[in-house]
Amino acid sequence: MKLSACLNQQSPEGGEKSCLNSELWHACAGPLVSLPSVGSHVVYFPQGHSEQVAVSTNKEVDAEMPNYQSLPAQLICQLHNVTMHADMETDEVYAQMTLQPLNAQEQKEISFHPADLGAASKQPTIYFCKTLTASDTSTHGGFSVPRRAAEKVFPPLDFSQQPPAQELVARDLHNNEWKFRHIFRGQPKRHLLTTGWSVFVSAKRLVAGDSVLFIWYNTFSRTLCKILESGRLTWFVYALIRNDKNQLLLGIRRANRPQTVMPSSVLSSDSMHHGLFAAAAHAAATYSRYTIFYNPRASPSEFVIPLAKYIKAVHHTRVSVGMRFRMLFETEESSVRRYMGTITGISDSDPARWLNSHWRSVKVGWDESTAGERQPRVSLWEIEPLTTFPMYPSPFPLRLKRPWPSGLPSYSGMKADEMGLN
Amino acid sequence: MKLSACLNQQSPEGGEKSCLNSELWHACAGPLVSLPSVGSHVVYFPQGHSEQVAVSTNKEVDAEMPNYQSLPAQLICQLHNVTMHADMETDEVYAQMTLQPLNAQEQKEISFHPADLGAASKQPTIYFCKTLTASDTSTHGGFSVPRRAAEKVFPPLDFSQQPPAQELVARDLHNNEWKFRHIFRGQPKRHLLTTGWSVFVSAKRLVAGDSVLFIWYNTFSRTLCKILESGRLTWFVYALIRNDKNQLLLGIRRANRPQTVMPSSVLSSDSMHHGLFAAAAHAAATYSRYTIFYNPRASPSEFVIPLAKYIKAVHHTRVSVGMRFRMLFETEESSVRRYMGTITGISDSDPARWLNSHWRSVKVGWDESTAGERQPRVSLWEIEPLTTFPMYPSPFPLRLKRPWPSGLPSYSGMKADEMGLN
DNA sequence: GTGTCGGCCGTCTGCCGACAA
DNA sequence: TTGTCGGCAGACGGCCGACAC
Repeated sequence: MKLSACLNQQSPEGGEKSCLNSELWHACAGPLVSLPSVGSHVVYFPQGHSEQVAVSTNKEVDAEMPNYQSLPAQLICQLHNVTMHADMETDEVYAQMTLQPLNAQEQKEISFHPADLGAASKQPTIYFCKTLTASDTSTHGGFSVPRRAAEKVFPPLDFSQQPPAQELVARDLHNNEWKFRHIFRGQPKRHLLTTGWSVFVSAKRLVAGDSVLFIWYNTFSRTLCKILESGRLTWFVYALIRNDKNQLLLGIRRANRPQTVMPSSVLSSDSMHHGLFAAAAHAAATYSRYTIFYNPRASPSEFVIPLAKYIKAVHHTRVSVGMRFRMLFETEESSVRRYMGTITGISDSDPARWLNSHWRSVKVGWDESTAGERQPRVSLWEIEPLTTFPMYPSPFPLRLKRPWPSGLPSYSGMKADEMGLN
Repeated sequence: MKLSACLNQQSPEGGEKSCLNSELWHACAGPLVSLPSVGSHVVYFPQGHSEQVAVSTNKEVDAEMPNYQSLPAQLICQLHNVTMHADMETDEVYAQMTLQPLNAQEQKEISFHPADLGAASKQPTIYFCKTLTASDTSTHGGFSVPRRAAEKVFPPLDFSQQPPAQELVARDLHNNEWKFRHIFRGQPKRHLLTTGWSVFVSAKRLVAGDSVLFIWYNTFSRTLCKILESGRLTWFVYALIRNDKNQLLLGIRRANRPQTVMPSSVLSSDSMHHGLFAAAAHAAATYSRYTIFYNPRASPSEFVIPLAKYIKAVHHTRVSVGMRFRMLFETEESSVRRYMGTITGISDSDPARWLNSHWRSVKVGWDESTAGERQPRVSLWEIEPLTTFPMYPSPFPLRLKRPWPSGLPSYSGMKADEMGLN
C-alpha cells in the first residue's frame, strides 16, 4: 500500500493536493457516515478507537493491557483538521483527524452552535450505486447499467444515432481518469458500458458482490440538488443540467468479505493498542494535538462524536430499561433503513478499564430475527428513543447539575458548567 | 493484506500451521539475516525498532515525541518465541518475536553459550536466485533458467526424450503449489519454464528486476549439504540425491522500489511510535512478555541482537577514530561482499532521546564512491575492525569493570557482573 | 428491465527456433 | 550461455442480439 490522495474538508476545490472529491468520499463511505466540522468540539473515545484497531487487526485488545490512568474514557477535543483519504491500492476510504484535548479553562468557555450536532452525511443526489453481478465482472461482457441510473447520472445520448453511443470519462478517488464506451443497444434496449469496463474491473480487482457508484458532480450541484428536490423530475430535466461530460465521478465499495484488513507486519496489535492509548494519554496530559485515522467501513461505530450530539444524548435524553427505540442502518443498496429494538440494560460495557464511559452503555434487543448481525450494545447517541418524555427515571448516573432548559433544542450559547461537563 | 502463514522456529516440520519453510524464509530474507535462537538472551533496541517503523511508514519519528523515561536505550531480554511469517498478498517475509525483559536478579544469573553469538544465517546450499529480465516477465514467453541453476536445483531430465521435458511442482511460502513445464530445447539448447510460468508471474505481480529463487529441500538437506560441501560436485551428484520432485520450493524477492510500504490507514505513524515505546516500556516495567515484528527487508539494521554478540562488540572490542573496518553487504545476486571504510567518529546518534545507546554509535566513511547507498552510521556489532589489538584507547565510555579475560572468545559461564552489565 | 448465454471475430498469449551479445 | 525477437497457432477477450425470468 502506498500514500493516499488526500483532501482537506474545508477546501474541496482548491489546492494542489485536493484531488479527492468530498462528495465521492462520502458516497463511498456510506450514508450513515458524517465527519464533524473543522474547528468544532468533539468527544473522542479511546475505547471506540481501540475497537476499530481490534477489528482492523482482527485481534481483541489484550486482557493484560495496562490501564492508562491518565487517559479518561472520553476526551473533549477541538477538531483542528479533517482530511479525507483513500488507500492507493484498495480505494478504501478513511479520514485523518487532528484533535487537541481542551484544558479545564477551555472547557468552561465552550459555546455551542447548532451545526455542531453533526447532520447526517450529505449523500450526493445525482448518483447511483449498483452491486456487480457475475456478468458485470466476467471477462465475457461489459457492465449493464440500470436504466433509471443511466438516465439520471450519465450525459444524455444522441438518439438520432443508431445505435446511440458516447464516450464517458469518469474520475475516481485518486483523480485517475477512466474512459468507457456507453451504448444503448440490444433487444430489449438497454444501457451498457463496453470498451474500457474490463480494464477498470481488473485494475480495481472487483469481483461479483462489490459495488460501483457513479456521481454526477459539479460545483453547483448542491444548489441544483435543492432545486431539483423541490419538484418532480424527468430524465430530460437532469439531462439539461448535465452538459459537462467531465464531471462524472466513480467509486467502489467492496463487499464485506471476511477479514478485509490484516495485522500489519509493522507493529503487533498489542503495540497498536498501546500506541493509540499512549498517544491520546500524552496529548491529554499536555493538551497537545494528536492524529487519528477513522475508517468508516472498518469501524463498527464512530468514535469521534460532535460534543453537542454527545451532550444531548447523554445528559438530556431520558432512557430506561424496556424503552423502545429506532436506529439507522445502511442497506445493501446504500440507502438507510431503521431497525427497532428494546433497551434491555444500561451499564458500562467495560467497567474495569473504562469506568463511567458512555461508550456502548446501552444493551439492546433487536426486533427482527436477523438480529445476530447487529451489535448487542450501542451508544446513546446512536439511537432514537421512541418516547420523547421520560417514562421512568433513568438508572444511569447523570452528571447533569441542572435540567435541560425547556424549549428544546436551543442550547446555543450554553456554557459547559450548565451542561455538567465539570 | 491478510493473516500470514507462520512457522515456529523450533518446529520446522510438525504442527498443523507449520506450512512455512524455514530455509525458504531465510533464502527470501537474504544472506545477512539471522534470527536469534529461542530461549537465548538478546538485546532489544527501541531506537532500531523505531527506525524500522519510520522506514515502513515513510515518516520520521515526531520531534515532539515524549521521552519514555522508564524505557532504557537497550533492553536485555529472553527471547521466548520466534515465528516466521510471510505477507499473504506480497510474500514479504517478517518475523514475530516474543521478548521478556530480564529483571536485575535474572541479569546477574546470565550465563552464555557460544551459540548465542548468532551465526550468520544458513542459506540453503542447493538453491539459485535469478533477477527477472524483461523477457522473463513478458507475456510473450516463459522463464529462461540459467544452465547451472537448472542442473543444480531441478530434478534431472530424461535426455532420451526429444525434447527432454518434465513437470515441476514447487511450493511457495504459503505452501501453495505451482506447476511448471520444464523443457530443454532451442538452438543452442537451454532450460526453460513455459506452461504455468505466466500464471505465477501475474499471481505474484512480478516485474522485471524482481528476483525469484528456487530451493531444493528435504529434511536431510543440512546433512547432505555438509557432505556435498566437502568435495567437488558434478551435476549428476546433485541429480542422484534429487529424486523427489515435490521437494522444490520457490520464493520471490521484490526489487527495492521507492516507497515499498505505506502509512497504514489504521494508526498514525506517531501513534505507532508511541505504541512500540509504550509496549516496550510497559514490558520493561513489569518484566512481562511483549511482541515485536522484525521485517528484514524493510529494516536498515537488526534491532534484536544476541546478547553475547553485543557484549563482545561493545565491551571487548577496542575501536577508535581513524580505525579501518570491513562490513558485510548483500549483493544483487543474493551473495555477500565486504565493503571497507574508516571510522570517523564515535558518539550517540541521538543523545537527547537515547543517551548512552550503542545504536549506530559509529560514524563511518566508505571507501567506494557509491558510498551514498550505505549508512553513515553503523553499530559496533555490524563491523569487523581490521586490527585485532587495540591501537589507541577507545574514547567511548565503557561500562566494563574488568577487562576481558585472555583467551578470546571463551566467555561461556561468565556472569553478568563480570561483563559490566550492572 | 436486466442477468446470462451462444455466436462470432479479432487480439493477444504463449510456444518455437533464429540470432546476436 | 542467454536475452530478445519474428513467426505462428490457438485461446480467450469482448461485442452482438436472443431469450428467459
